[in-house]
Amino acid sequence: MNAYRMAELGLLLGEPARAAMLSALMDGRALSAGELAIVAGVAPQTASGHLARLTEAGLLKVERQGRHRYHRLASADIAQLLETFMQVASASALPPGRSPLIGPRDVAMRRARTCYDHLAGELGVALCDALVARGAVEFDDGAGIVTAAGVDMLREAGVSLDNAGTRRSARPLCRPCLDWSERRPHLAGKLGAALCSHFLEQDLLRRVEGSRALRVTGKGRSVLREVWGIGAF
Amino acid sequence: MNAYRMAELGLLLGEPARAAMLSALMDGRALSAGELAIVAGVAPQTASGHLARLTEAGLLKVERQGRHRYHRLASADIAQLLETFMQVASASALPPGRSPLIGPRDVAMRRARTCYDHLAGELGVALCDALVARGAVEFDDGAGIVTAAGVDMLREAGVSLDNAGTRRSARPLCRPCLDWSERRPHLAGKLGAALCSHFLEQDLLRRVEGSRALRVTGKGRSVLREVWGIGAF
DNA sequence: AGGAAGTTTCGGCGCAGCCCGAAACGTGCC
DNA sequence: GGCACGTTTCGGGCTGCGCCGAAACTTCCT
Repeated sequence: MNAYRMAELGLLLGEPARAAMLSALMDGRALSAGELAIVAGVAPQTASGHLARLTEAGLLKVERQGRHRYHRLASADIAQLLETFMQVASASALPPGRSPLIGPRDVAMRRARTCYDHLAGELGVALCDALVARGAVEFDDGAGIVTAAGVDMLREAGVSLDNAGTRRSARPLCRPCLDWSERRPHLAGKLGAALCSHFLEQDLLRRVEGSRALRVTGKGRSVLREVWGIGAF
Repeated sequence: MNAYRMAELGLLLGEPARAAMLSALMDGRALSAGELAIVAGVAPQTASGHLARLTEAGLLKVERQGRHRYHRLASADIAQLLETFMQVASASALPPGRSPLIGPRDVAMRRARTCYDHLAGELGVALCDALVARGAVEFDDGAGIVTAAGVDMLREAGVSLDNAGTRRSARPLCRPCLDWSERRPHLAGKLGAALCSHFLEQDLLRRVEGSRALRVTGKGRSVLREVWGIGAF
């Protein structure tokens, strides 16, 4: 019976300190053990033990760089598991009342953030809605497709989707990701990743130091309004 | 910070007894508290406590029927979380060596089983491969699409996909689900559910009592070969 | 009503796991 | 080399949680 394997994984995620570290790593970047200790609110020794366990289980991988050891999520699969996890966790029973702990950082996170390799939060959902409204993307049944019109629109906006080498399908597909703060789908998959890197490269969005949150630049604000038809940012 | 919520959910799944119960409920049917106690290998009182916690957290819902209380997964979302969970759990670190515990029941499970509302195991993967090989379905980037030829083929085989009322897209989409035993995708989503119920209704497959495993009937064996081009069952 | 079966509540036992202080190890800087 | 910093290992204290025995409660059957 593989219930033991499930339970092992559950125990790994079922510790506030470890959950906080994994949550912090969900933007796909690598953090040092010390930084993660601060994030988790525990002493460095404790964090070290947790990180060793997570790494041994294959959830994290480490890169040694001088006297630092940088930890990152082992793969996009892990990030997707965590996404699903957070979605269900935030949807299930609210009563415990941990919610009052919403600080300014959470506000920025809800506004716009990265979700491993794509955009989430109000901005991510708004972008997704805009593309659906313009007929560039269609969603159904936990899957999405980019229409012919959508391909043109994206190319025109400067977003390249040509990773043709790995693609078998004639039509570009994409994956929706249910947003844990908005409880509505946003764009994930290759399209989501392409949009996110495009926005960052063009300096329309900037990462907020030490957080998954994103800040819309002045240039970004006008591009969002004029190119993508999103006015509230 | 919502790491606490994540941790709460993780702890819920991080108990062998609870994991075993949830795993047993993944076929979407309802089981009584006593049955679940046996599955989990604990006393009825212990199971009762676990079930109360799972229900309170919104993972399960109960239906009272006489002196029995039937428990089932609260939603398809929960089933999907568990799928993802099992996939990562079986993919991560093998060393612990729990694997030798593979019994005859596991063999049947690997052969063919339900995955909440669709087919999984060798049969599920073979069916998926067959549809891809015939150009009925295309997969990429964690999403899938049924081609025009596929729609015809399915209609001809007697599988109806017309839940048009809830569908926004012009083309039927479907969702892939990574199989934890085969480590390859199979058909989930509406198409997967439609195929599964079709196979059961036509008596091509039968549920094995008290298990998620499925048995291929004689009729099913020939239909699989002649209609779907799958010979090994 | 009386009995049986299924389920839940209560109480106490025992183990597992988290946490931190202290100290060792490895690495970079002066 | 010597020092400082980041990280890991070891040991002990503490808490929390799962487990089951006993008993109450509900529902069905005769």
